[in-house]
Parts: sequence; C-alpha cells; structure tokens
Amino acid sequence: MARHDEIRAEMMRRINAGEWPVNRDIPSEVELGVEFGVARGTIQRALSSLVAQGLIERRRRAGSRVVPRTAHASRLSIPLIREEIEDRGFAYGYRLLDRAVVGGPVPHLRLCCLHIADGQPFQLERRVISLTALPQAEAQPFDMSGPNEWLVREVPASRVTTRISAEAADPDSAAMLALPPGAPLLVVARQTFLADAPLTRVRLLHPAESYAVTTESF
Amino acid sequence: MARHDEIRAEMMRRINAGEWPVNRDIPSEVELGVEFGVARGTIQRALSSLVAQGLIERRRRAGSRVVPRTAHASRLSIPLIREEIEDRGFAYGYRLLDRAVVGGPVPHLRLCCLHIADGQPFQLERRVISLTALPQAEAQPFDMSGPNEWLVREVPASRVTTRISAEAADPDSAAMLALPPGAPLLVVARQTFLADAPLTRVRLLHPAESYAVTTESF
DNA sequence: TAGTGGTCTAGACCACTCG
DNA sequence: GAGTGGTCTAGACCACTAA
Repeated sequence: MARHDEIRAEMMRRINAGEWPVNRDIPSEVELGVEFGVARGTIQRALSSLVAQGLIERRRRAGSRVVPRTAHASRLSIPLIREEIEDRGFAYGYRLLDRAVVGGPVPHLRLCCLHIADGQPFQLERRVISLTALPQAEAQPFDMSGPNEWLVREVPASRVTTRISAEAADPDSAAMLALPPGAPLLVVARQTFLADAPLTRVRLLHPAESYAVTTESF
Repeated sequence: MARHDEIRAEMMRRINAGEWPVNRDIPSEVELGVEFGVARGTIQRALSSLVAQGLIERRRRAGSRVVPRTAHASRLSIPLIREEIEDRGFAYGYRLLDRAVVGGPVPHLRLCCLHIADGQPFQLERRVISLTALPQAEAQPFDMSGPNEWLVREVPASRVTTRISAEAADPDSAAMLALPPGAPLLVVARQTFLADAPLTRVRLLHPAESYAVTTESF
C-alpha cells in the first residue's frame, strides 16, 4: 500500500469520525505534510483523490473543506451482452429479427436483434446506426453476431450517454421477448458520439426479473 | 488547461483515431516525455487518468496497452430525492407511512415513506436502519422529513452498493404509489456500510414513467 | 499582498516481470 | 539483468482570492 493511500485512508477516517467536521477548514497541505512526515506532493495526491471521490472541496487561498454528503457518485459499467450472459454460465444465442436501411435526409440503418441466454430471450436490442457517420455499416449483415461487437471493434467513441429506466412492454417487444404485454422491462438507452457527431443510438430491453445494473463505490 | 490535460486529450485522440491500436503497446513514459517535451511525472499523470477512465492498462516491465472497448465505465450519481423533485420544478411533499422498531438478535428500525412531486407519488422509500450501528436513529421520528436527509447529515458511510432494476409493483406498493398492481417500477436498491458494518438498506420504488437514472461519460 | 492550492521538474529508489 | 511503471522528494513558479 502506497503512503498516499495510507494517508488518504486516515483522512477518510477523520472525515467519517467527525474529527474533520463538515464545512470546516481542514489543515493546509503544508501542515499535513509536516504532520504525516511526507512531501507536499504526497499530501496533494491524497487530497486530490478525496476531491475525485467528492468528499472534499478545495479552493486556492480559501483552503479545503469537507463537503456535506449530498449525492454519492460511483462507477457504472455496462458490459457486453455476450460476456454478461456467458459470465452467468448460460449459453449465448443471437438472432437478427429485422434489418432495414432508411433513406431520407439522415440515412440510417435500423436493426432489431435478440440476445438469448440458454434459449430464453434475455435482451432485445433496437438500434439505429447513422450511415452518414458510419457508411461502412451498410455492408455488414449482422446476421451472425450483434452490431455491438462490430461497433466495439471498428468504431471509437468519444462520448456516451446512458439512461436507465423501467417500462411496460409494448405488444411488439413483448412478443419478441416472449412476455405478456405490459410486463415490466428494464431499459438501457445509450447514445454514442464521436466529436459531437451521433454514431448510434440503442435501446436495450430486458425482462425485469433477468437483469439489473449494479455499481459499487469506494 | 494544464499541460497534462492537453496531453491526455491528445492521447485520447490517438486512441479514438486508431493511431494507438487496441492491444498494441504504446510508447513508454520516457519516450512520451521526450515527444511531448515534459517530465516523466507529467506523462505519468496523463496516463494515470486514462487508466482511471479504463482506456488503457499498464503493467510494470510489460508496458501500457489500449484496452479493448468492451465495457464502458461512467460516473453515476443519484441525488437526494428532494433536490431531484425541486430541480424539476415540482413542489416536494413527504409522508411517513410506517415506522416500526423490530427487536431480536439484530434490532433495526423499519420505515416506509412516500416522496411526492406536485401531489403525485414519486418515490416510495422502504428502509431498514441498523440500531446496532445507529442506535440514535431510534430517537428520530422521521415524520416531517425523510431518513435520507438525517443520514446524510449525521452519518458518514464508507461503502455504498447500488442495484438498479425493474419490477412489477406488488399490490401493497402499488396502492401506496397510486398505481395499478403489476405496474412497472424502477427500483434503486442501496446498501450503505461503515467499515464493513451495515448501516442501512433501502429500496426506492418509482413509477416507471416518472423516473430514470442517467449518466454521461468522458 | 500574502497564503493557499495547482502544476511541473529533475532526480531517485523500488517492485515487478520479461527475456 | 534490464527495462518498465509506481512512488516519493525538494523545490519552483503560477493562479487565484481572501484580507
């Protein structure tokens, strides 16, 4: 364990124990350096990671303060569906249900795919790929494997937005997922951009009982 | 903009543009330091933040590699419900529906609260608070404001796990949320620990159409 | 204006692991 | 054994802002 990690741990202990109360100034970098017997850079590193965790705020000249614990931020990771299924020990299956090129002013490729775990529908993927940004997508059949794997391999992305919500299954989607209409779905909607140009937009629909997004902090 | 930020931006550009292909070694810190005309520490700092973003992996002696874009990690933040509602321009309301102390080997406080936006049920909060870890919770009525605000003010946490899922509303919850039974709900389940001791566990139930969790990366 | 944090440097030592 | 990343230091300069 690095020294700055030990120092950060001790700082977190002080915050949690109330020795560094909320909204009160904590000692300056120089003072902390003397106390812990390390260079200022090491203190800076420990404090920076506390800032990244959202535990403290720092302003030049004004000093550092413990932030009230309003929101809590944590890391969210959504893996590839094939790995997700195989990690659970299920056999992965894939079917392309629909593929259409839509012309007009903003031509795009519309796909509807089903990802299957041990024969059970696991995820319905409704995707739109911009043919302006990714004309090479039109040449891909996507009949044997999902567009996600191709996109990951082929296309870099600079920005991704994700929205997680619940919905009642519309009759169409319900049929594809072998669920009764109105069944609850967990929906992950994602948009991907490269330098502000939209690349692809996808809605991933999961039967409620089979999927959840988890995250852990600190 | 700091030099290490510029360098990190340039590195991200190279990764996205494919100039640093996936699974190939990228130049060493020393080489990059020469190229960018900065000290090794500055390169180290830029590369470290790429590691934190999950874009590259580094191993001593083995060098640094661009990680295949399988999963994508981003920051998830779940705000306080009162702010969530007021940010949308709604009037916030609160009602305590149930409060019970449960004895036994692991005594705890069980709460059921309703958070209201403009008169409409917005979130049903089902919470359990450990009276072993937080005996002072028993003295709190929680009749005027939710336990979340008290916990945030009073109690530090060291670890938080979150699980987001969809569910069909059970008859009990449906009634409290003024929904038909079986209606789709977005459920955020959170557990909070202090040094591995469980503090509180909560299930936040939202009508599907009124709530979603969003996140943005990079 | 003085004190604080933000950054960068040049150098050093260590831990790891590949050949 | 040698080359890589991980860490720490002592010092420096700058940007910001409260007094």
